[in-house]
Amino acid sequence: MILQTATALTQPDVAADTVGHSDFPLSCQWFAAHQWQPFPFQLQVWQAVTHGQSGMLHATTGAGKTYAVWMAAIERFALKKTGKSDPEKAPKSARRKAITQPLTVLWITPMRALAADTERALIAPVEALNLDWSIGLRTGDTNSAERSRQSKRLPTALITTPESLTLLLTRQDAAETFDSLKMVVVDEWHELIGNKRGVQLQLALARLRRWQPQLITWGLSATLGNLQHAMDVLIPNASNALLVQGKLAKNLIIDTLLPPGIERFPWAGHLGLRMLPQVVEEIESSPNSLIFTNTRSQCEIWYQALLEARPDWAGLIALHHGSLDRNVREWVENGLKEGTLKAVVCTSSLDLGVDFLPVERVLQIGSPKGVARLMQRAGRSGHAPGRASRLTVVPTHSLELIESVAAQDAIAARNVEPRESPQKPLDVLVQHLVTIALGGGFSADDLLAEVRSCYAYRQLTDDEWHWALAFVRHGGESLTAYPDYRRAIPDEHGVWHVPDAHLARRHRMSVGTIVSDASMLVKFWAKGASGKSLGSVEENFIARLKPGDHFLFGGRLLELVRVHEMTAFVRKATGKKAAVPRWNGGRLPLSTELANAMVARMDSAAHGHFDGPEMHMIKPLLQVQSDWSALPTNSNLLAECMQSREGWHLFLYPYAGRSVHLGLASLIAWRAGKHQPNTFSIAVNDYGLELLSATPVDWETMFKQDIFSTDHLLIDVIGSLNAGELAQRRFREIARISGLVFAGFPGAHKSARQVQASSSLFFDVFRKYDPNNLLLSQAQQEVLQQELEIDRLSTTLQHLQSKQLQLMHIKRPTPFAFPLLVERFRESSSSEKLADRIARMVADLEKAAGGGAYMPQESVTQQAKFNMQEKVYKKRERVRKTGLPSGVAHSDSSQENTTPRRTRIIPPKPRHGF
DNA sequence: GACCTGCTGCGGTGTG
Repeated sequence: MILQTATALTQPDVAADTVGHSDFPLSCQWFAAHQWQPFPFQLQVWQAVTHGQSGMLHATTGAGKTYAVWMAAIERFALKKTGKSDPEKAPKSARRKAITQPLTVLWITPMRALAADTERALIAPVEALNLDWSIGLRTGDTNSAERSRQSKRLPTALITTPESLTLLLTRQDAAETFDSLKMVVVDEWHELIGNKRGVQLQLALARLRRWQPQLITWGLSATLGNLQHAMDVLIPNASNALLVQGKLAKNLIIDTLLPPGIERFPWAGHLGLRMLPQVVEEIESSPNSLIFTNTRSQCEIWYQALLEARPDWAGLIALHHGSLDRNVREWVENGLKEGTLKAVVCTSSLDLGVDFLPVERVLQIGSPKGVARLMQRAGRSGHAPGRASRLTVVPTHSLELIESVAAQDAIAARNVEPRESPQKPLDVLVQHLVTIALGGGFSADDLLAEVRSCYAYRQLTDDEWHWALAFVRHGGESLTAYPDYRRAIPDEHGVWHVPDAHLARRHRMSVGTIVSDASMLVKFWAKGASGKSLGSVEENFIARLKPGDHFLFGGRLLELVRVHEMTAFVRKATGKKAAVPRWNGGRLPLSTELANAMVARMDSAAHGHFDGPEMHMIKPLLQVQSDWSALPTNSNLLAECMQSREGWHLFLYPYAGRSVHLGLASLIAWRAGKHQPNTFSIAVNDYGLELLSATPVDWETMFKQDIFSTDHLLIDVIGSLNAGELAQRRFREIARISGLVFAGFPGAHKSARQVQASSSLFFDVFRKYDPNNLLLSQAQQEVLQQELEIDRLSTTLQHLQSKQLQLMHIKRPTPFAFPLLVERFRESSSSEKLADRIARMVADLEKAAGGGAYMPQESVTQQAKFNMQEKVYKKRERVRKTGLPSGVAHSDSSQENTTPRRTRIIPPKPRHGF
């Protein structure tokens, strides 16, 4: 059932009109007096909860979701059960109150900071109504005094994280602990549903429901495309559940910061420093701003650039990203909360968890990559009911003008990305088995039914289940000799337990599904001793520096003093020039929703429609594209062929995001190579792909054949890409989650490289001696699903088949082709050659465009030089590492979790019969 | 002196 509610009510009389003032429950009256008039959707939630119904509440950030559910919980469980509040007594802090009411409500948030904020929010009404409820917080930050208090008895409402909940399930007395639980609330469910953390939570909730079949479950979500699925995953038998959409008349304004002129605006590039003066102006004109960047190094660079432009802002602006030390980050968050900071440059680290912050202005530097992300970030401003949220996109190259306007279209049409639950990840299941074996033990049949009640495991086969049991019993076929892998064993009654206290401890220390990268701590070195911690950087970045070298980190210029035990000690440095660390993060491909909106804009441009200032501005560039070649449309697939000194180029623009393009390019190269032996170089970006061959290819004929066929897709993709190597990288995470590899005691600083080495060892051993190990196939599945987006590739292929091919022979690279050329050059083998090449290309382009009209890329040459250096470094590293004992396959940690930017493919020689 | 792609999130032990 879907209920759609009307516009927000800000006038008290309207609210009273709608919900009936006299029917106000006590808790609602409290809200009426202290907070605001309830929105209709809040009352819907209230009605459902007081009738014992589960459901999901979807509304924009800042709409009051937390209070909607909380006041309902109070009404149902505090006021009805324990009688009226007692206004005579002096209120006592609910945080320290003696526990008279047992654990009733469990509140789960994906972040510690959010948990702390939530605690503050929940306490207020409990104290004001003077309920005999106690509120408590349980995360990794909870101190030992509070922990021991909680180990005796949990508070009435416990706020926690998925990981901490799982840890509670490892308690021997878990069943009694949750005996009195009545309701679970999962906050920011959209953040969890699509990943393994969400699966871990699904398993934990199934456990709680076994003990409490009547458990009321509520999910809170924002910015999600597939609400029904999200509810189905959270609540089994969701047909009885209620989906409430709080439709607020929230104004979401997305606009674009236009460059002064399109003529000198780059065709490629990602930093966007060209826009610095305009951005400074925007920051100036507003009391406080958040400036989102897409990567951590970009964040550092922009912070520095802003300071250089406005030295008087020192102390007024700050930066925030995931590699900075927690203290630094908390300082920044507090500065935002208190309004003492004028601007913060950040990454997604501030997407969530900064509720109740007074931010006026949000800027997004570079591509937003997805609709949901942009909405989420826009929601950081005007974070209160009735106030407009505004976000301004700052393009870093010309085509991002279209991306920005496309994002506005997608938001207007509410085309938000869906998120799907992963399908039966066995590493998470294996971890869960040990968790439950610890938490009182299990009998196999009962637990199987419970596990299958989770959406992610609803199709778990008997074979898979027995494999998982065998795996926790003796580590599968190849590890039976090792006692460390006998983690759970059935007793004579068939109840599985963990046989060994040592293994139990190790398991508790490995709970969770987040696997971190290899990194090194950065600390100050003062007077011969270790000082304040600043954060962490990639091992391999530090390895490239020698003592005395300067680098930029956390907004400071630092000098490397020494490296000792996985810590880089630094001191403050002076000067101007420094290296900026590059972290290896995940890659965010352009989402389907945003890409489709872009193609739609391109299509209308091809038909002569240029609506809005962005399209108007980019018109001359699209004119060049269409003069030299053509524009892609909804019905046409644009392909461009070009001959250069390098060979024969094919450019194709499917607009399907970089990971699909990588798979697609490899596939085309592979299939083309079957018809005609050839060697291809590949380059991809979010908009298209390039195939470069040494000999000409008759693409026209080739496209008429089965090159876009979805037949044998899996086989061809696995064959064309080195899927085995990709799977090995994936396996590191699986090995950690499934408990094969122990990351060591906290603070022991076992190198993540060691973890990598041992997981590679397991990978090889399994492949040799236990090829049916299901964790191997899981690794391959994950590569196909997540890194290559095989489903999206398949739909892209179908889509391409239905399109009319428009093959253009071009004389020079078009505005669309140019960024792809640059992408490939970035790893060119000779920087001198590259410098010449770029210069020549720019000159050619300018000539072609009628004199000095286009400047495609800023500082490509220096960039190439740096890459060159890195390449030499990596090569040296590889040589150094060949000293490893044979049999221990090694994979460079800098390469983890990344798909190759460029692959050279040499397809197989045609076999007989072809 | 170089110089610039790739995000985020959690958790845990030891014992006189």
